[in-house]
Amino acid sequence: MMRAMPTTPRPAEDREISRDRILKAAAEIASECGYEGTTISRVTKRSGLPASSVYWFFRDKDHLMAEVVRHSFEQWIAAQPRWERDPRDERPLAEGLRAILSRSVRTLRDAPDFLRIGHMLLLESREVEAEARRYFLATRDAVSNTIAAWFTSHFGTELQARRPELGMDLARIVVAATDGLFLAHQINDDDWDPDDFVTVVVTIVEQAVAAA
Amino acid sequence: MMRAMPTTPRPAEDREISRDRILKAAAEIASECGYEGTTISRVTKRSGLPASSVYWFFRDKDHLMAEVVRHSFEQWIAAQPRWERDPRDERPLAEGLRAILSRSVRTLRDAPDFLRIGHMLLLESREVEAEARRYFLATRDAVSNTIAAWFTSHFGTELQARRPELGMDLARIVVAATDGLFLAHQINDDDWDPDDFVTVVVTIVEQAVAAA
DNA sequence: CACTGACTGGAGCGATCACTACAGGGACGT
DNA sequence: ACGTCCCTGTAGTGATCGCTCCAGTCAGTG
Repeated sequence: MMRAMPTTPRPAEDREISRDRILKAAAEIASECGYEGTTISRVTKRSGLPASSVYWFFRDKDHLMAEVVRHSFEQWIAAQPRWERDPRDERPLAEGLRAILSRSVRTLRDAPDFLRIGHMLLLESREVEAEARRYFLATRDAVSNTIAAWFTSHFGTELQARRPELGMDLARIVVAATDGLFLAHQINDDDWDPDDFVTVVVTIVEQAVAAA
Repeated sequence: MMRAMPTTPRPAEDREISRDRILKAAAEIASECGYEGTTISRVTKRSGLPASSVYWFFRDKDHLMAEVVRHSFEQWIAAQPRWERDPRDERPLAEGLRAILSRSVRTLRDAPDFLRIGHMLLLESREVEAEARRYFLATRDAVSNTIAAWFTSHFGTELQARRPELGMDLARIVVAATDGLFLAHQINDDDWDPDDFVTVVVTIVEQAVAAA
């Protein structure tokens, strides 16, 4: 529980952030207990706000969960490095990739809620939480496309024409490898050195580009 | 619901497989709905057996879930290729790895319950289902060790002495990559060609061994 | 035929689920 | 001072949760 339930009414400055406190508590619980394990009772206990406040801000549990995914994504994307390429940047692909990835993997430890919740929604195949699940998938696709575009921007026009799908293939490898690293982190934080991970991914990409 | 609840008592041959029917139903539900979503009510509906039968075979929900993990693992491991090396096998490491992996990835589509449930237990960090979770982690470790031993058996004594951890590092890469492929499969079956995956993993391993 | 042991069917326990109704209380504009 | 609006606190809804109890029903045994 973040804070004891006060008997006196909450002051004004607290009220303004009540919605955020509910979202934060729900995100933590969802990342620990999954969708069905996120009960309103648990949210009220951790947020210190009553159930009536939860239902004041959110229509029902489904909408709360959808907002949790959206909110935790915003925090996650804010911590992510930009997959944008400065046209003046003349560094080789491998060097730029290493720079972005080593910043990216560090966010796995700091803001894991979004990925944890998202992965749970992927694994659970019920249709109930369709809204939250669809939002996560759309976000994931957007990230893949951004990474693919970043790769393609490094290719010459000849390679782009001959292997138009190469950028997306590489993006898929990066995403899948990040998923694997993230899962390993959930088991044991020290199980795998993130720098080793970056080296492995850069090596794959270099090989694939050289082969094409 | 697999079968209508009969008003007349069940014949003997059905009784003998009641435990398996409960396990099968629970595994399906757990793989769709997660740990908290696997309710006794859902299990009784899908298995066609009453709650009293569930509690006749299993002490409580935790033990049921632990048995589900153990049972689904047995089915999964039966479909897995053997990570054993015939000492007379003189094929290069890459060729043997490719043969094993291409059989291994094909099991992802056929018997996904074990991995789905296991990944959910990894993500959910509650202490409640400690037994099922611990069993999955132990199994995972055992598989990693087997793969690591397979790699090490391909190394010369000089390399084994100089880089004793190399086999385990490579095993971790294989496991993490498989996790990533599995997750991609959950989103879209046709998203990624398993043969591409095998090629990528073999390439990483070849690179890493060559560097060492 | 009686007896036993392995299940099943059904009723029901207290706790908790998602959710609602409603009476306020504090910060505001007037 | 007064009313309005936003939000909180409390009490409670019916449904479902995990789980228990126990009579009843079968196959097998003697």
